[in-house]
This record gives sequence, C-alpha cells and structure tokens, in this order.
Amino acid sequence: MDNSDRNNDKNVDFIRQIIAEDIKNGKHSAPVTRFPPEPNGFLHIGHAKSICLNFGIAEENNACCHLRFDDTNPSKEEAAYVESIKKDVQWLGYEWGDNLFFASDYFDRLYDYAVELIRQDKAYVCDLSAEEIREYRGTLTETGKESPYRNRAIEENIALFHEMKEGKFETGSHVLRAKIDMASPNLNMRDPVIYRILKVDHHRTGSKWCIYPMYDYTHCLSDAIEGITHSLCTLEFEDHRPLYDWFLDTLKTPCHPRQIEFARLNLTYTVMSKRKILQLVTGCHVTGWNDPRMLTISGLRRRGYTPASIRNFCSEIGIGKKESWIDMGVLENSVRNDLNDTAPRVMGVLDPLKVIITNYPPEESEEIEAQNHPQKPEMGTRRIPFSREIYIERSDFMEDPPKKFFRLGPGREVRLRYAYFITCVSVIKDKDTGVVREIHCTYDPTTYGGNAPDGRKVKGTIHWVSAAHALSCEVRLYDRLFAVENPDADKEVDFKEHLNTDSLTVLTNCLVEPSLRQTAAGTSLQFERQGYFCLDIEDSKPDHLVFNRTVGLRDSWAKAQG
RNA sequence: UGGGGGAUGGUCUAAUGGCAAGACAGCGGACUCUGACUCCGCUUAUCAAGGUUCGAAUCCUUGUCCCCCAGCCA
Repeated sequence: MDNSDRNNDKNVDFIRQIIAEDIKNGKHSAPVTRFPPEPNGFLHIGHAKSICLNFGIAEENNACCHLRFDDTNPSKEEAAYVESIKKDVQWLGYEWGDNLFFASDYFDRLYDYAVELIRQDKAYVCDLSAEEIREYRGTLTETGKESPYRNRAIEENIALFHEMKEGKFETGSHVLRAKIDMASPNLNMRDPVIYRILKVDHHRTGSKWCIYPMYDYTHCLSDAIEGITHSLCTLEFEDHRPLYDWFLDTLKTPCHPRQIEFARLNLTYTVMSKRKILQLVTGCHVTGWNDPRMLTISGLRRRGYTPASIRNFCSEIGIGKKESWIDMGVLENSVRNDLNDTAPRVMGVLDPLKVIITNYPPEESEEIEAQNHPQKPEMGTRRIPFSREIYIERSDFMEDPPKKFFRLGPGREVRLRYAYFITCVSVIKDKDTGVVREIHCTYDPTTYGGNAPDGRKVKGTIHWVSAAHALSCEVRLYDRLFAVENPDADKEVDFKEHLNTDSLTVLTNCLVEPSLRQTAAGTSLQFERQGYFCLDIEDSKPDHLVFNRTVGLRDSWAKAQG
C-alpha cells in the first residue's frame, strides 16, 4: 500500500462503518436516517453537524433522511420555528422530499400504543405530585420506592388514562408511567413518565389534546413508525438507550431502529445551548436570532458564511464519541477557503486617508481594468475609475515607517493596485492634533496598469478608490461574541459576564469602488487585502450600502507586529 | 458513593495486532500587482503501570483523570 492509498478518504467515522456493515451483511438494503429538531428555537452550528451527518449519510447511500419535528411540548414550541428550521436545512443544501413529519402526526397511534402498554400491565396512571415522584425516584446511589398507584388494576388504568385524555383532571394531577424497575441503577428506567397533562394548545393539533407524550416514549416509536434504521443522537442520550429499546421490545412495532450516540459540537468563544442562545436574544445582548455574531444558521448566513463552508467544516471535524472543543479558527478557515475560490475581488477603503496626486490633471479621470479574480481569469474583468484625488487605507501610510513596512511613507514609492506607481512627496497634518489629514504624491504615468517599463520594482501594492467616484457605505466588523474560550467553564459565573464588549464595530465612513452600486443583498466579495464581506440582507439599501465582514484575510504583517 | 461513556501533538481526526498519518494552529523559507492565495521545510502525541505477543495506540489486568444521568424538557 503506497502513501496515496493510505491517505485517501476511505477513513470514515464509526457510525458510517456500522451502517456500511449493516448494508453489507443484509440487515438493511439502505439506511434511513432522520434529523429530529424540536421547534423551540433556531438551528445553530451544532445542529448543522447533525444535519450534515444524517442527510450526508442518506446522500452517500442514495437513501432518505427524514425531517421530523419533535413537537411534543406545546408550551415551548411555535410554528414560526418550524419555518425557520425548514429554511435553514434547505439553505444548507439538503432535501427531505416527501419525508417531512411531525411527532404530533403520531399522537393517535402513540395513544393506542400507550393503551397497549397498560393492557400488558406495563404502564399505570400515577397520582403522585411532581415533587413526590422525584422523592420516590431515589438518588444516584439509592434505589427508588414504588409508587402506591403502581398496582392499579388494568381496567382502572385504562379508564383513568381515558379520563386524562378527556380533560377530566387538572394539569399535574396525574401522569402515565411505564412500569419498569424502581431499583434500576439507570434512573431513566425507574418508571419514567410517558404522558403528562398539559392544558395548552398545540401549534398543529390545536386544542385536540390535553395530554402530551414525553420524548423518550415518542422518539423511539416515531423512529419505528417511519422505518428509521439508524437513529443518531448526542451522547447525553446514551443512558436513554435502554429505555428506547424497552419500548420497542415491549410494543409490537414495525421495526426496531438502532440508536447510536456521537459527541456534540463545542466551539471555543461561543455557547451552544439553545437555552443560552435564547437568553442572548431575549436579553438584547444581540440584535436577534440572526445577529451576524451568532452561530445560528441564520446568523452565519447573514454574516456571509456559505452552505459549502459549513458542510466542509462539519466533514472536517469528524464524528466521534470523545467530547471535544473545536477552535473557532477552524470554522473561520473553512469560510476563507470557500470564499477564496468563489468571491469576486473588489477594492474598498475602511478608514480613508486622502491622497492628492499633484501631477495628475485636475479635471481628468480614466478607467483602469482590473481582474475580478487573479487566479481565475474566467471570472472576467471590470473597469475602475481613477482620478487626481483618491483615498487609501490610513493604515497603509506611516510617517516614520520601519524598514519592513512595504507601504507608503515620505519619499517611498508603492503601486496602486492595477493603476500606477505613486511616490509620497509631502504630508499635510492638522496643526492642533498632529493627525495626518492628507498626503501628496506624484505618479509615474509610464506605470499605467501597474508595471514600470524600466523594470523597477516596488515591494508594496495598496488598494484605493477614486474620491469623486467612490460609493460611501457602512461596514460592520465582527469579533467573537465572548472574550474567553469557554464561557461556561465557571459554574459560579454567569456566561453573559464573559461577553466581548468589542464584538461589533460599526464603520460609517467607508468607501467602495462604484462597480458595487448594483450588488445584490447577500453577495460575498473579497475587499482586496482586507477580507471577505457581504452585503447585509436586512439593513443594506441601494442608497445606504451596509457590508458585513464575514472574516478577515490572514494577515502575517499584523501578526508580526504583535 | 450507583449507572453510562471517554482518554492519540496546542486543537480535531485516522491508523481496526505490523513504518503512529492528515487537517487546523505555530515556526522557518520560496513565490507574489492582495504582507492574501499557492508551494516547500520544521517542531510537537498514543493517560499510567503491569501482562499476552516476534511485534500493542489497538488484546488482557489494575489504576488515574474527564464527561453525562436524580424534568411532568428534548
């Protein structure tokens, strides 16, 4: 085996290995997976990992992945979330075809299954209060006590359960419990609640039900009803697998899917739980679910992340059972890689410094041809106006530069990208503050296009815009939302204490080349030498352009400066 | 102190008894009309101790550390 064989991509994760094995030995002809979100919030990058896994496996096997909403708790769920989740999954590039389901579609069958459980003497109606149930459950080290209602007659249980369904009892007064084992070392097996009374309207079934099934009971049966072969979930459900199997072994279901657990995604400098993300939204620490600083799918989309970059990221980080922390830099790198290939290059100045080219005729201008992507000639060219007054980046000029500074300084010559060589001849400063107001340069007309006929070289090339032609715009720079790698690390300190107060910088005096006038919202561009930006899909208007910085270019000069 | 999991460079992933590999990060260099991209080179790892074996990250034993579980949430 040579190196090219050893290092190819045949290495697949343990879940795909299991599935390949099940197909090879004929257990299944094709896998059927599912992505089962609860419609109680927006999807985030952690869900993307699961989406890419489940839909990815289906795609690779020419099979189906179901989108199933786990909507068993109407007190937390809303139809609006359903729509946002569908949009996000589609945007990521996946399709569920006809396989759109809701756990609530199965409420009738779930009820019948529960009655069957009662008939088998495997479930009972319990009148204990929530607190009493907790006390009776025991602790991690002490076994539980059996409920006094555990040995009710089967017919009585059926009647009582029916009355629960008919709304005869108050919320919290009765539950249906599976009759398993109060002495089990696995707390999930100590007669878990499978139905509770909730006098709340459901976003799909309305007021039809006042009892709702619990997750453990609903999920395995929904999987079985849909013919799921492999039910992939995160590690915290490992302890629930015996219960998942117990329901399917006890009831006569069409099939018995296999639950496999994998580690959830953790990213540095962010929080991943829906509960905490909700707090950021409701506490107005961000502007909404789609704030570009958020790692929600909608936030990433608005920030300028591409579906491909997120898919690549998910495939890069792999699937395992070890809890791991992925460096935020890996995510950033994935979008840089994708946009480097696809984003057209343009010039934009974020912090403008005026330059007057003293030997250029005052009333004249000309057009310079520029490539839209230097490595991809097929992306074409555009024309950029040039004139006597231009703006450059303030950071591209230093009055007293160190020798390694390749940009503009008194007496120094640089190239204006695609245009001319210019040499700084004088610096105009504010009398009171000493701040540089403008600089005067001369240009060499023989260097049109950026090359000197005499063959002389300049080390630096800087970007610029023509003062008379540039479009003014707003640019929003984003930094990590949190100042520390793990905002959850200290249980004594609220994670919001670690919010990065400088996560958003709004620049209002930016200038971009006039070719951007008609750019469509959401378009990604590279501002040369700076980074990737996209036109904000919420706030940008034709007369007030707003760009989001998706991610900066790598900057070895800045890094060397410390 | 019950049960369920997990330990491979700074980070993530692979190697499924046979040369510890790749990516990210870091460092050095080349190239460059983007201090980008690209290319080249380098540093850094099998939790510990025993055992089985010609040979162990992998199998066995013992131990250590980390995570999850006591919702009528999912």
